[in-house]
Amino acid sequence: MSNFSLPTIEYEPLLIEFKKLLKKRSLKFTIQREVILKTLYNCQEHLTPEGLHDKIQASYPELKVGIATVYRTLSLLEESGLVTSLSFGADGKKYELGAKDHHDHMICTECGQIEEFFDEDIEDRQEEIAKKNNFKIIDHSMQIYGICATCQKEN
Amino acid sequence: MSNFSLPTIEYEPLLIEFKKLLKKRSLKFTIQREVILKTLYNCQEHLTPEGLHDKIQASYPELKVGIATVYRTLSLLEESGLVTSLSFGADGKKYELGAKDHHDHMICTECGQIEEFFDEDIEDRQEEIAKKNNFKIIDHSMQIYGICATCQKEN
DNA sequence: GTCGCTGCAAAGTCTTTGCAGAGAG
DNA sequence: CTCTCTGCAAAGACTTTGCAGCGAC
Repeated sequence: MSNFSLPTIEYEPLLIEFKKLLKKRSLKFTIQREVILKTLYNCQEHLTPEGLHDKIQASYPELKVGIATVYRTLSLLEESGLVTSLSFGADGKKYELGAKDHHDHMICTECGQIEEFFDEDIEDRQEEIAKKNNFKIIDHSMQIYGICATCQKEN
Repeated sequence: MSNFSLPTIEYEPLLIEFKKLLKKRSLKFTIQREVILKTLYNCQEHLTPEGLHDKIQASYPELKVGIATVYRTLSLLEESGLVTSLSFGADGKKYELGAKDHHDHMICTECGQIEEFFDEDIEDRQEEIAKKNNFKIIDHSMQIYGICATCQKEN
């Protein structure tokens, strides 16, 4: 599947943007914050706070990053628009890097795998609907639930 | 806004369906289960388990319905397809009667109000996308986030 | 140095579970 | 009568907060 949207920016510019953002709000650039951003960047999956925490522990065993810091940083990143949170299904909130092109999600109910896609027609139609209803659109998201190609084969 | 979809069936048939369903699973028809279903039916809003519980307490002060029973019954109803759960935003899970026509949601980020809409073009397009990706579609949902007409006026 | 940040543990939410008595079939 | 339900309270899962010492600037 070639729909998966890779981050559209390199890590360096992302990091710079993050630092700029911190400065603007008189917040400090710390190793924990960098590690969290970097791990999110390197990971194509949609991660839960705990999943992210585990991944960090695995990649940087010498560094102690508390789960509370992961939550705090994710909130910060989400507020700033650098990451987006998804809350499908029962698995709780998942996060993904927001510095990608806009896209929607196709979620496999068998294996939990999330695939991304983008469709211009749907985007346009959403704009129209909002306009028609006098609704000032800020964001939108769409999910298709079903069984992915892989799981269909397995059954 | 005339988009809001009223339940497409009357209460009686719904109740009968519920009873049938209980019988099939050798479960019992209790006053608590009926009250929960009825309250959901009478309420146009999308309710959280706690909101539903409050509403029941207000409508049936003489009847003690525990919050645990509300959770248990909502799970049962959801499993059976009689209600659907939504989990947008931070407000936790909300439930709505599933016995309505399919529709999507427009959520106001100011007041939390949820409006419903339906668009044939988007529905069709979703089918196409799923087919194109070899994805066996089971369900889908779409949300538009923004500021509703009322909140726009207030600012 | 100052002031924000961090890890830890404690406190909150929201949801689920265990249990003994109540009630439907 | 039997076997499921219910309310209650306790336990769980997930997230947030308070605090004292640490570290960026």
